[in-house]
Amino acid sequence: MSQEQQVQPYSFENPEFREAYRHTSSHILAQAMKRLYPTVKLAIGPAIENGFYYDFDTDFPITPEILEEVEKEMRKIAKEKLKLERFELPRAEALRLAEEMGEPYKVELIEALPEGEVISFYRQGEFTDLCAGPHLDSTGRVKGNALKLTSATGAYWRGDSSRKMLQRVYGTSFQKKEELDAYLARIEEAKKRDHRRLGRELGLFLFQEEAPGFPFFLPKGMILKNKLLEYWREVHTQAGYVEISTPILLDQALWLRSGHWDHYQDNMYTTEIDGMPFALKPMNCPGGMLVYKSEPHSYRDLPLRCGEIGLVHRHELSGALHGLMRVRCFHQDDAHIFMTPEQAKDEIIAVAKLIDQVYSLFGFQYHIELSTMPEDHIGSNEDWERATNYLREALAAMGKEYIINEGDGAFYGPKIDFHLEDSLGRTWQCGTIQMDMQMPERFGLEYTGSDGEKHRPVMVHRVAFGSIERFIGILTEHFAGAFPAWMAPMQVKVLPITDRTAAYADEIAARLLAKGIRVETDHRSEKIGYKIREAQLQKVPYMLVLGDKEAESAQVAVRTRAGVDQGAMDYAQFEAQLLEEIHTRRT
RNA sequence: GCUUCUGUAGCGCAGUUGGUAGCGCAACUGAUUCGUAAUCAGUAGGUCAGCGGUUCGAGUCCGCUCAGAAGCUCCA
Repeated sequence: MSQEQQVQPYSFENPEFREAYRHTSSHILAQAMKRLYPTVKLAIGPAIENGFYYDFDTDFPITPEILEEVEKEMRKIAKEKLKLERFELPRAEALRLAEEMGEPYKVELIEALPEGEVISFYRQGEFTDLCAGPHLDSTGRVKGNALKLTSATGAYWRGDSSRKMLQRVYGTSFQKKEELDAYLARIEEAKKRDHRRLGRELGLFLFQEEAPGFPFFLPKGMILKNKLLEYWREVHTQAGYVEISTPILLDQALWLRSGHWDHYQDNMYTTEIDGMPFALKPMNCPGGMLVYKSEPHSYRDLPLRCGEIGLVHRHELSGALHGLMRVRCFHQDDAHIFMTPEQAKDEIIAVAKLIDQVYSLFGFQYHIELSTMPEDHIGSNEDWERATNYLREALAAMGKEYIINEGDGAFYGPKIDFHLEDSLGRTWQCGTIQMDMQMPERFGLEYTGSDGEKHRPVMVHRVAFGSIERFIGILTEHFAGAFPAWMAPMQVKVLPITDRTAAYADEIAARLLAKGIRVETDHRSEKIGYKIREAQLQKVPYMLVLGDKEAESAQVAVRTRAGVDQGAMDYAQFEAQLLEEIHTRRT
């Protein structure tokens, strides 16, 4: 971490320069806040993707008006071309300086630094701030008209919800105004792909005030859901899974036994039946346990791959809700795999491959996280160690890259998570493979081994889509609502040009319908351009424009939603092409 | 849940210093039959999220509640 401010060349192409540029922007923000509001306490301000932020402790809310003022002051500081000087201090002196400056958060940050760490400060004019750097050599390098403060929100100090909430100011900063404008335009474009917006525009699903976090699926959304499930059943049947269904409302005693009551109660909806306490299932596993236990098992049955499209309810915090991405009730494409410990590694690999296969169909990029034992957990450290090792070994055997998410496992076991991105680059956990040695223990699961003795199986909980609702949200943003033909709510829109071709249009539509193709005919007395526009906005994959010419020659004029006029072709040819596209699930 | 912001017809928005609501699209009706992203005309549609307060008078000011957005925390 030496003289990074000297990096060449001065271009965003250079990641170090980019990092320094953002750090410096962040510090200019801190300096501007201090100038305008000397009483604010500084916390921390890292560079982040596409920008930076800084946390402040203020005794007033940072409103949009204040944000504007601060932005103006930042431009001023950039113009002043203040030299940034780095200096390092031994711990004791660093602490003294932070205390003198009256910055309690900085004091805490220094105290938290490991022994022997270099403690650096940067001085820019009258302003000094604790920071590891890197920084540019002058505030003048930051282009004032290419920086923008984008939002102000709250953020807990040190990410701890039991501590004080600070005011966080987010900003972004570029070398040229055109780059800033391009970035802001890109964000605007991405917002047009927002699944909440498309869900309304395309009539897929909706939310109502009467049911916060509980989605309503409309006919077109149901087609998406059902097509996904059709596909899911196909690949899972091939992979040797069977399917069950268990109740959503179960006796509290079951939840006590599974550990959910002690470790997941805050997220559970409860009720009473005939005076007895019941709870809506937040997970499918206990029901699956009861099914396994309902009959004796032999080692010959294992691995037993038991799938369930389970409807679960979880009381998520109101502020955490986000369209279909985080809801309070959703369907998991769950499965519980019961097996011998020796089978664990291969099964985990098989599941990871299955998930990869599913994601590849949609062209998704994903990243993997390995989440380890949380503080609040059941089971012994040895069990956790073994379970985590099964997951590690499987990942290693596949040569998969992954990051470790320390302490983020489920209360009953460690997990491998598959994360997908939404249109704004936020990532959402979808697939997960969870190793569980606790439920089999708690429920006393057994199988008879080849030695005639009773043994305890281990088990894996796994989902591929994760939440079907969330997956549909991701899919919607990924395809910007233009779903592949096989899952598109409407596949073909038949557009007669005049009433003269109405009968021919009906005939074509009937033939498509007979082949199981989802088709609609627009008989309104509108101009063809208008009908096309509507079908286009609804992102229907194919439009068949039918005029006198087509009717006479038994042809169809094909237009794709990409705006390509494919011209007239024989109906049979179109039908064959489309069926092929659908059956191969082409994207 | 927390911080900030938002809430006006199905959707997207106007509504100036408080004087009891408008525009575009959609819908409906009529005319139009027009070959690859918007034909014209007319009609209808709103307890201005809800409740309470200030005021002669509130969509506009204040309070509370609900819902939504961004972020934090949490998580599929």
